[in-house]
Amino acid sequence: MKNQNKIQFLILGLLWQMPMSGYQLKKQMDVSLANFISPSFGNIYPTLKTLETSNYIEAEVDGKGHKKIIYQITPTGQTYFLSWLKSDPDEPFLAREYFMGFLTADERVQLFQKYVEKLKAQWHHLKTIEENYHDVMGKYPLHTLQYGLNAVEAEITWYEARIKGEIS
Amino acid sequence: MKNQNKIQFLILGLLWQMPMSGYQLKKQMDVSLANFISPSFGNIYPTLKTLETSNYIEAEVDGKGHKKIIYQITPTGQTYFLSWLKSDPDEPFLAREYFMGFLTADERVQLFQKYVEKLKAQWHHLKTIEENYHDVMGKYPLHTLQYGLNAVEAEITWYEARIKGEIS
DNA sequence: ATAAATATATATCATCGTGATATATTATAC
DNA sequence: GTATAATATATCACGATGATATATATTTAT
Repeated sequence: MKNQNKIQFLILGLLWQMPMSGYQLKKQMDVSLANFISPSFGNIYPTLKTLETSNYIEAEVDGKGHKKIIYQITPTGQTYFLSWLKSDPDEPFLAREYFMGFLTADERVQLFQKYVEKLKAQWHHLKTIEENYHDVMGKYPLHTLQYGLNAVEAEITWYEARIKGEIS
Repeated sequence: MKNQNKIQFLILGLLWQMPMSGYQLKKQMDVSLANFISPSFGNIYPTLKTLETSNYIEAEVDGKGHKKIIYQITPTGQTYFLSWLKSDPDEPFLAREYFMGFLTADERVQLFQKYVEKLKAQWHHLKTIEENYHDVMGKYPLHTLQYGLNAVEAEITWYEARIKGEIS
């Protein structure tokens, strides 16, 4: 799984909730994933075509009003989407987060835990670099690293709270 | 200033500190900007060529050992780099952070303040979305937004502490 | 009422960034 | 002394971004 095309799963999940056009998809993403993932039309429209050829979605042209292509997810698309959602978390979790409602509490906790493990590994990686290079690095390069450590720590705290929230 | 090619400034700054090859540049970036910006050779080598044609850097082939092209920054390149470093912060600040030592304390404080302003604007943007859509959004889409708010808050706290650190 | 402005909608482009792969040389480890 | 790892450059396909073009529909202002 090299080039995964992240946006395709976002599209599939949103279409599962409600059939809509490419334009509506972008609006939805702008609201919910504002400033984190901001896919452009140059990303959305080609992906819609690819998903259609793969039979993960179906097009339906809306007659009334101006030309408007409403897409809806197929059962094959749903299977494909769920397999991604449950797969090992790697990239930023934000895109999956949005669709956690598709899973059971158990599946959510499992995913969160796996993700926290990844974050902790990343933290240790950065910490090791900091320890090894601390004395030879300048002040500001060091700040860069420490900023990174701080960000990862904040994310770990966040997801550990989420796990507790799911259990209690 | 549309497509700015972020990596070019990273390269210029690192070459200012010490002349080196494309391979060494990547190693430096992997250590200092680990997991945040991870430029590939497919990004570095073409950029080196572009920078050379623009006379921002100069190549010098190292005779001994296997073929190795050592690049060094030119005075024109230094001017270009500094103008970027002092310009209005927009994209993730991390790349600039690394080179803050090139500026005076005053210039740093000014940049940090401008960046905090940007972050606060972003925070308000997200907060407005949260308030407007709170009731119609599902639990997990809402979490996605709140995660974003949390991340921005953490960044604001970080840079406000940095401003205090520079003043005191 | 109608003209202007804004929102909806699709499409395409250049450019940048990423990850993978190919290829070759040099240093080191056993 | 050969196998392995590190150094070094180069190129590719693909994905993602931001800009721009084009057209229709709806809303707002005068």
